[in-house]
Amino acid sequence: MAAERDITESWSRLQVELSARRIAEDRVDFSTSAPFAGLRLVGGVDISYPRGDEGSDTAVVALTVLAFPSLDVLYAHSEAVAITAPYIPGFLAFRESAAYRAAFDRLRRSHPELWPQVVMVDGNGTLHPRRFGSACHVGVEMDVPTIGVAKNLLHIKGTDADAKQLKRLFAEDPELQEAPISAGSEIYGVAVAPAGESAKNPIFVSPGHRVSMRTAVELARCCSVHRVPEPIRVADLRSREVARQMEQGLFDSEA
DNA sequence: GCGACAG
DNA sequence: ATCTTGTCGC
Repeated sequence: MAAERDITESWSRLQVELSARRIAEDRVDFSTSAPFAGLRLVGGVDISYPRGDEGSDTAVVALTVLAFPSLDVLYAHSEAVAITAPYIPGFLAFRESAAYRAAFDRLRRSHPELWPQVVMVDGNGTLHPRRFGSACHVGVEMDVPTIGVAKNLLHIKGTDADAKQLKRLFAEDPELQEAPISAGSEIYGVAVAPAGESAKNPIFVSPGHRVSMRTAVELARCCSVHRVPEPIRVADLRSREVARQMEQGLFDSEA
């Protein structure tokens, strides 16, 4: 059975269809200039997978809401979620978006006043083969402004970007702040120099929904104290912590 | 045919 | 994503 090829074709078509609903310009309720006046709440989401059984279909999703510009953590929730779809490069949203929706639903009913004005997603936005990565998918589905932030470069044919070259480029030139990733005149995303002094590898930023490329990059930088922007970094820490507890719990119950 | 590929 | 301790540096 050529199962994966079929599902991939189906998903690919769906991405193209949904991308028609993506808004590439800034359409948010705060200023998209310099200090981002009016921006108070920035969200972040991430998912961690407990180690162990390969067939494990349980993961931990975390959603955070930080105050801007203080970056104080106002909300951080994580919960176990069932993961059914496999991870296939270029189709991450089909594996994780349902979990994100569940997390947002919980926030909406428990702390509606903390609904974020923009959300950073652990993955890519337009830095994707069909310009519709996980951040775009989640943004369009929930009609929430999103920004994609990836720690590694997703290979896109036609693009001249190479992870190793970019890594060297940023390591050798401390002055370098950004490097666009494009194919011809089409810009997919931007490799951004890591915040802080210890990290050298860039992060890859691209707009998801209702945010421009420029705003996506600027906001990612304004929310960073370490390599990974705070909203996502905190979500990563929280989901990871719970994932470990789950491993421990499984171990104890089996003993 | 081999390589490369967010999490 | 995850498997993993120490270690170099501020």
